[in-house]
Amino acid sequence: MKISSKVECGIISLVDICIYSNDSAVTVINISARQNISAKYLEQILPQLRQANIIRSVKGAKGGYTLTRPAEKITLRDVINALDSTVLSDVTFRDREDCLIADALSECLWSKMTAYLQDFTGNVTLRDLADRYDRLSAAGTAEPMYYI
Amino acid sequence: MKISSKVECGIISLVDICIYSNDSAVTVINISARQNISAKYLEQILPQLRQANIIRSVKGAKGGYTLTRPAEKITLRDVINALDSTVLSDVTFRDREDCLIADALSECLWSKMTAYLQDFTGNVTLRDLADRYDRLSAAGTAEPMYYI
DNA sequence: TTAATTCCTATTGACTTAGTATGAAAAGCA
DNA sequence: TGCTTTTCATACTAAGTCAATAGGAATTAA
Repeated sequence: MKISSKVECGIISLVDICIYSNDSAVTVINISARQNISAKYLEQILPQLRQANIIRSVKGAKGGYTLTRPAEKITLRDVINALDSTVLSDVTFRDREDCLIADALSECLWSKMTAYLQDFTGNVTLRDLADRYDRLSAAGTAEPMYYI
Repeated sequence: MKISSKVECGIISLVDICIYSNDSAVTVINISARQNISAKYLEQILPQLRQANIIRSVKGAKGGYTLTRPAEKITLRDVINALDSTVLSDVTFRDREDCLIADALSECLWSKMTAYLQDFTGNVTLRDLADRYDRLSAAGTAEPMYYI
């Protein structure tokens, strides 16, 4: 699938915030340094997530971002829709007015695909990602690495 | 979802061939006229479907295209992969080498999504589309239309 | 030989996207 | 107050992608 860099960086930022916010807000600069994403690029993405009520921002010194609700209440569907509304929405290309084949295609395929994607992404939360990250992280440090 | 015009036009062409080939091959010009798609554009799409062994071409006068096998044996997965290999394949953006969050994202989301899409599209055939088209077509002519 | 057709490849123009740049506004702190 | 840290808003650019067009070569039936 083609997913924009914006969506991927947005999700990564949210997981970062989820992991690294201990009472205090997480700043763009910190996310940028940890995740190796341009700060200026993040400054474009995070406000969109704020508008979607996924994160809350505090301006000024000691400012930054925090999640508006527990990570298990933030679904990737929320996030993806906030950053790129086309990903989970229906395919629209041909003018459906006078193309019955396009209608059939939409009914048999596109609408079912997007319905599934909405459903599936609606059941994966930031918490799931953070947990998986934790496990990957633990595995990386605990187990010996075998080099070829 | 974002699906390229090429994929949509390709599928429409195949359904058209499926519907309109009675022993004889279907020409680009006829598809173009019926489906209102530029012939030159189709000339770019159909050879790709031939290379994927979905259609067979006959050159020269009285030439054209026919399906290589029964419509119920041609899945939309075949077609989509032939025309745009990115649609049903994994999201790859960040360098996964040193981003565990991207790894987590891939495992929890992208790879499952694409696996499902491969599976789903592998179970919808051209025959399904043609049948649906027939039903839509019959409904359009049989039932009275209500104009506002 | 002619007409009909697929095939090949280049090109164009429009649009999208990733990422940068500049600076304003807000807020903590001394 | 003034300095620093931060988010916010908006404009811009360079690269890439995509849809569609164009021109002509190759093939075949009649």
